[in-house]
Amino acid sequence: MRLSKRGEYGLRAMIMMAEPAEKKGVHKMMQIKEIAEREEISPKFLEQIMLALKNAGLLHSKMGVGGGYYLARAAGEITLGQIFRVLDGPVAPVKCVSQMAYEPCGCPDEQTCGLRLVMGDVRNAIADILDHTSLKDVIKRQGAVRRRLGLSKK
Amino acid sequence: MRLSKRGEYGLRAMIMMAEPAEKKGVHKMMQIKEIAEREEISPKFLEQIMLALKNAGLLHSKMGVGGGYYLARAAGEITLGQIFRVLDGPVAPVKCVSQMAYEPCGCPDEQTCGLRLVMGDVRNAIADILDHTSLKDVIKRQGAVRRRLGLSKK
DNA sequence: CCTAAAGCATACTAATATTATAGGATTTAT
DNA sequence: ATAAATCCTATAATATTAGTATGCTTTAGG
Repeated sequence: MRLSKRGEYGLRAMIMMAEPAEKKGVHKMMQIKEIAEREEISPKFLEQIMLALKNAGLLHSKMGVGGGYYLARAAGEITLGQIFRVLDGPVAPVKCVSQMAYEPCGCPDEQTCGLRLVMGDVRNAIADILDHTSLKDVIKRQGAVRRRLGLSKK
Repeated sequence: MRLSKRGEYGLRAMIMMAEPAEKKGVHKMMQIKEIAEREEISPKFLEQIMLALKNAGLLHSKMGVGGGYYLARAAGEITLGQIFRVLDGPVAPVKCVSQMAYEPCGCPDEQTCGLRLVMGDVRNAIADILDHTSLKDVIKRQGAVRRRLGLSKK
């Protein structure tokens, strides 16, 4: 049940972009170089990830000097589930309970397969969280923790 | 977020063993050969899986002619979470929210990392399901579905 | 218009993990 | 003694992951 590095980096990048997007407007741009430095990850690897997010319609970009990426929609309108699926594929632990990529998984009787029933619950539990958590929610939550710890960013 | 074949086969085998265990007593034995045939999986692969479950204390075995495996405890006392962890490792999507295998995951500030907070929720949601679903629960649920569909096993 | 800075796109590689397969050792009922 | 079963470990084949490399395209600014 692991999140790939690809997914992790992509989610981190999107969360990082959401903060300025909320404060300074959605069109506030960020560059790969900057994000990669702050997260200490390979800029080239991140480039691929950002490109995938862009081609999936979650990011927009501007080419050329002074270019960069910005969120395609308000931070409240982009969920972690959307990002996750672009980078790591379906949320479901087994294909036979996947909404976005169903395939039979070879149990003798799928309808009454106990494992499938439970894994369906797991899928729903994960999807419930990821699909109902927007980038804005994450930012708010980070802020709440900071305040609670008295680290309130100055 | 995928369940490995190892995990899938192991969970299926344990669920399959739980039914006779409930009906005929925990010591009802089953052999690898039989399980592998019914699930249409490689007996040799299953052998490794069963051995792991045995070494983890979830199964007991009897060697030699007429031997086989049986549940180490009543079906109500073995959870899917226990089985899953033996075969697929920690439930957590990222190591920094793992209960059984914590490791820092390299965010600048772990305490206030938004991704970590959400992934913690995901971990808990998955663990809640798997740790509170016993083999007996699965059997009961399968039975309920069968009855509802009028397939009540005769 | 030239150049440098940025994204775009794809191919490739190295490392790791997964899914088995193989082969023998050990135990036990008959 | 034999055959049937588990035990145990090594190995192979394949797939996935994570990261590199290379060149192309677009654009701001001198």
